[in-house]
Amino acid sequence: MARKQGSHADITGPRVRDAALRLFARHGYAAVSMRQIATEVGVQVGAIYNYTPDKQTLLVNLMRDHMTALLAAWDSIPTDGGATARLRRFVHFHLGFHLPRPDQVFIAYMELRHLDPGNFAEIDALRRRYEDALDAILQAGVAEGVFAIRDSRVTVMALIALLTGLGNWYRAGGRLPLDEIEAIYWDLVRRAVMA
Amino acid sequence: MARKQGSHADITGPRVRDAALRLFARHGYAAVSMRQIATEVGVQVGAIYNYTPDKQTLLVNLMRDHMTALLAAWDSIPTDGGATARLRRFVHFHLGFHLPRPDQVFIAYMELRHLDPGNFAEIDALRRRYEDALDAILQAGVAEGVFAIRDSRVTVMALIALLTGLGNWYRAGGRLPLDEIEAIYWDLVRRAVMA
DNA sequence: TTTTCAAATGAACGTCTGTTCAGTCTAATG
DNA sequence: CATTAGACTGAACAGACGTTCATTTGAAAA
Repeated sequence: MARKQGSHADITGPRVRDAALRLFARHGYAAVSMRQIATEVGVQVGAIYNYTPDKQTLLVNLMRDHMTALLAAWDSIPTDGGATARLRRFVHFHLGFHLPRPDQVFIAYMELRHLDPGNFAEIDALRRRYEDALDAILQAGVAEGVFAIRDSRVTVMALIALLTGLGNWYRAGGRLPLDEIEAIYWDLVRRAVMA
Repeated sequence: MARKQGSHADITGPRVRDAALRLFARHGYAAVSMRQIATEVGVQVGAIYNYTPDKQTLLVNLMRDHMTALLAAWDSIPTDGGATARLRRFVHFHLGFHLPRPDQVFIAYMELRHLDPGNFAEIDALRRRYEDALDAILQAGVAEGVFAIRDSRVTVMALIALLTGLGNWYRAGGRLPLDEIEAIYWDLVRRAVMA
């Protein structure tokens, strides 16, 4: 009796999210109108509201999905081996996950101020879990005696800023291949923390 | 015959700029209206246009002033001594200049996408000049044999991201005093580049 | 073929946007 | 005191904003 669930919804829904992601990243949440998103999808603005209750929810869902995917991907990375190997793995994972997703990274880090307090707390807690993953590696390295670190929390923030900053200037096909850039970044991180 | 130039203009003008700076940093350029700025200053919206031809110019002037002040302040820093001492001075200068100006830093780095092409090229050139200052120090250190660096340009971007990232989480009165945090950051930078 | 309903339209709502400008105020100038 | 002009007001402009909803569409289900 009922129509097969979402005959177009499973096409238009993702397209709304994709358009919002790209437009928010390019122009900023506040600068993008629901009509722009609708035009990008090829639909009238009213149809957008079949897929999100409002604009704010569209934003917070993009952020939550990104952070959740990041944590899930990290959870599938092995935790065995010494702290140096684990740190090496973290650097490789971090760059490998973030570089192909510049739009998500930009939104997740720059549009936090447009979240209302409840949504902000939720996203911030997810980010903190990711920071904790690196913190655990650094503390393990200190316990093993292979890392010399004055304060693991400060070092976590510094290293994540260093790694994430790559996305602000790296463009595929630039002067150096990605392998080489990753090797340079790993070299910087390793020497910064090694005992 | 003419009235003394700017009897109120020299009060209201800076207040417009200050209000725009704080509001742009807090809510983002696109999310702030000229009426919000006017209300903050305590004036009607039309009066704003005695001090800027339009909203875009207000933004680009804030950015230009910040970058110009940064470069001017750096030019007054001594350039004598070895590369290690100069790098130490750069780290101290960078943190000392940026930390008290979180609003300017946020705008200068995050609202670039709201500049039209000509304005973007101008601000981007100023930023490049600052990167070149650090690049020169790194190359001097390599020439002296005190730094071991695989690629100075990549290292410049990584170190600036590391240092600037401090402003994203540092709050006065936190767990650690600023002196201690600066020492940790210097330690990370030094070890990352030392031969 | 007829029925059914998810999906999309198109118009409307009240409000806000950046910007302009004729007119008013006020304090220093002559 | 009269004049002058800079600083500001208050209203208006045309258009864009997020969101709502009665109505239409079209393809799968009966």
